[in-house]
Amino acid sequence: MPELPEVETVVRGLRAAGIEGARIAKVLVRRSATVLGMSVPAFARALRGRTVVRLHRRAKYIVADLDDGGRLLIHLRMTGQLRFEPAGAAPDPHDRVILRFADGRGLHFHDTRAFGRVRLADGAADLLPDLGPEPLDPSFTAARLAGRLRPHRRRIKPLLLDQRCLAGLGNIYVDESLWAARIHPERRADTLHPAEIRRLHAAIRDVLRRAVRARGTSLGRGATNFRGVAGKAGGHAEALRVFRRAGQPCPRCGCPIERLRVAQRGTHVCPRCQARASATLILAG
DNA sequence: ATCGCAGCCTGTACGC
DNA sequence: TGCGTACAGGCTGCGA
Repeated sequence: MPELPEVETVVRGLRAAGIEGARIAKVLVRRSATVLGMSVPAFARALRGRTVVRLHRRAKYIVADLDDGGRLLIHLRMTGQLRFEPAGAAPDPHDRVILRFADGRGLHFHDTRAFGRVRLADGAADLLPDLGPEPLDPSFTAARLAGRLRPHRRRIKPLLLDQRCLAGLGNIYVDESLWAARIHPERRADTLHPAEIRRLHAAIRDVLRRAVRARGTSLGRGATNFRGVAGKAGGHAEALRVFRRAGQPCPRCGCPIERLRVAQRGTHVCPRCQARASATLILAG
């Protein structure tokens, strides 16, 4: 499941493949529901002839700035993959949208579960204004995280998954970050102490940076698994401490990892390192 | 404000 | 081996 590190890996792969400066010659939409916000003909018409000026990432969105000031947004959701195929390559049944470039190559948006979406945005408008801060941005400090968490009485895990609070985290990296910070996923956000928030802030950034360096996390071997632009799997699965490791020993204390359900999401914790109540509450009780 | 749930999808993992 | 079923999860929208 592409989260921030996987999307960042795809963006870097697309840049390395020379997407910046490439002109879109033809647009093929093979599944109309994948296109949001306008009709398929309008989408194809608006993109044809455009040149990708710059490619970047915001949260889990891939953003292509176009030479007419517009922006193409791509969200991979669960199983989306972007692959360059040579001229004349036959489309796969799961290719939802294909952008053919002037040099003949096709950028294939492959998405088995078809949750992924593309849409055109007005370049003048604020880009995705409802999203929270980028956790790897230098301006994202522990104090900023504290300010985002403090107003909420929600449990910390669903809050961290909420892209309006903080952008880019998904199920894998939330579980990994909470384990690293020794915080239980069901702790109420407004009960976290300053020291816990500092640990969480450091953990989120450390986990994400390591995952980006490893080119993302690929779990399993199926067609739904994450792949980069060149078809390569990410190397971060081996570095996971708790995610999908139920029953295996916690790398910190040896206690078996447990799997629970928090806000309808599979959730992995060390029951010893991640106490439900904070240490001071235990002492106070 | 926050929660749980349904829905969108289909490959994969599991039980029998 | 093969069948059926549950599950996985990012995100949205709904009602409680």
